[in-house]
Amino acid sequence: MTPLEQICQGADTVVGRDALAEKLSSGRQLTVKLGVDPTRPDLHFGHLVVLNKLKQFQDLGHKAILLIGDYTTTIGDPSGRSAERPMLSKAQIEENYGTYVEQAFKVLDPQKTVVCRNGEWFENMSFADAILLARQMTVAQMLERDDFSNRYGNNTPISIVEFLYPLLQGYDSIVLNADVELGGRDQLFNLLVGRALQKNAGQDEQVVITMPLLVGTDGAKKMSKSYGNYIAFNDSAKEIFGKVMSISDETMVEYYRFLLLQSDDEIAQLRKMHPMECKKQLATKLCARFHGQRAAEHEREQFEKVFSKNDIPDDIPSFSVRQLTGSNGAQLANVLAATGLFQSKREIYRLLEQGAIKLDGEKISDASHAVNASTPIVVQAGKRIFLRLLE
RNA sequence: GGUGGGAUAUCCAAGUGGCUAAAGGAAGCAGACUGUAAAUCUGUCGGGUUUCACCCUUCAAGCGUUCGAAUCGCUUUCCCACCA
Repeated sequence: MTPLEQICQGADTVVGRDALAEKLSSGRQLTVKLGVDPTRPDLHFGHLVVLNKLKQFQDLGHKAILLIGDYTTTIGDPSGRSAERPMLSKAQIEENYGTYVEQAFKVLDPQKTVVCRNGEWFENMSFADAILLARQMTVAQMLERDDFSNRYGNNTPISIVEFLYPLLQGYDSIVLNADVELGGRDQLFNLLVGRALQKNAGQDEQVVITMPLLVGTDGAKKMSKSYGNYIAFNDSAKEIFGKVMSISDETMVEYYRFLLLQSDDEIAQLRKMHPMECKKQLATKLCARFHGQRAAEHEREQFEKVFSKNDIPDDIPSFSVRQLTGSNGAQLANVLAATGLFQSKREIYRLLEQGAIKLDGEKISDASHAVNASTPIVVQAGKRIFLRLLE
């Protein structure tokens, strides 16, 4: 595969493909920019898609710039939004900044990555300069953008500041003199603004590469923290494995394609396997990427033990009945409530009613069932909650 | 500045004096079926207790009218549109 093919693989859109071909074959080290806003403390697999792409450039010897939008975050990117983003405090942003970089380095090579933040230049920008920047775009151009025009049409507010966001992002490209900028599909507009601004500034227009948005674990919406359908870099091995196993078969194919960068041929091969096995392999590989091969295999074993053989996992929390309730014989509902593993006591009653609670494999629906854990009892509540009761 | 509209539980959204812890979706959770997939069906879905019952808190906030308020009145806060 040529570098060009490699770079374009999996991409959603490439604007300036010819220029890209030229740049790649020039032998020059290209400046490749990826901007992330530290809005949340965690990176998730959605970010992985685009980080993978940046890594490819890095592996080809180009200069990867991870631009942290600490300044732009105070505005809030309107992309793909149906409402304005809430403002983040400076301290919050600062905190997220640190964890972002640390997590991004789970994918990128820290030695070869340039990290910078756009506060470096925006904090000292004068208002006059800002006005000059704002002059370069018209309201009509801004409204071309889908999310803006939808919001405008639906009477949802659009703040003037939100119009500024793409301009700032574009300005970043001028400062960095970016050859290429990467982003998710929803970033297309912002990235194109960068091209326009660079052109006005007499620079070469950056090549814009957008990556598809990864669908979340629900298989419906894009992966996003706010939808709660994400898998985070910082999730435990168990969480990563479990979450991957719960995705749908179609979603699994996407994950193979965008997270493990499998080609269509490779995916066709994978499809011959039983989807269950195929998914276990996916989960193991993704798990290994963040927690190492050993942990990943351990999770696979645990998974098979619990869900295929209906066994109980090795590592489950233990509670002493005596410590929980002050006596060594107590009513089941009270004991469970005292573990703190359940939302409320009502919740426990509901689970009992619905036959979701098993003691040593035996279904119990009586809330006042006397628990006397003279020998340890294993409690299972629903599919996922396990605990052991001791005297 | 003027006029009109709005704020309901995780989200969307009904509800204009008692039968409302609040219709209907969606998400979630549980059960059946399975491959912890999808689809489907069923149940559940504010909290507490001595749980087939009782009690407490909730419909932006505060005050008021009333035997009784998410529903009526006043004040406040926030939001939106239209006209300037």
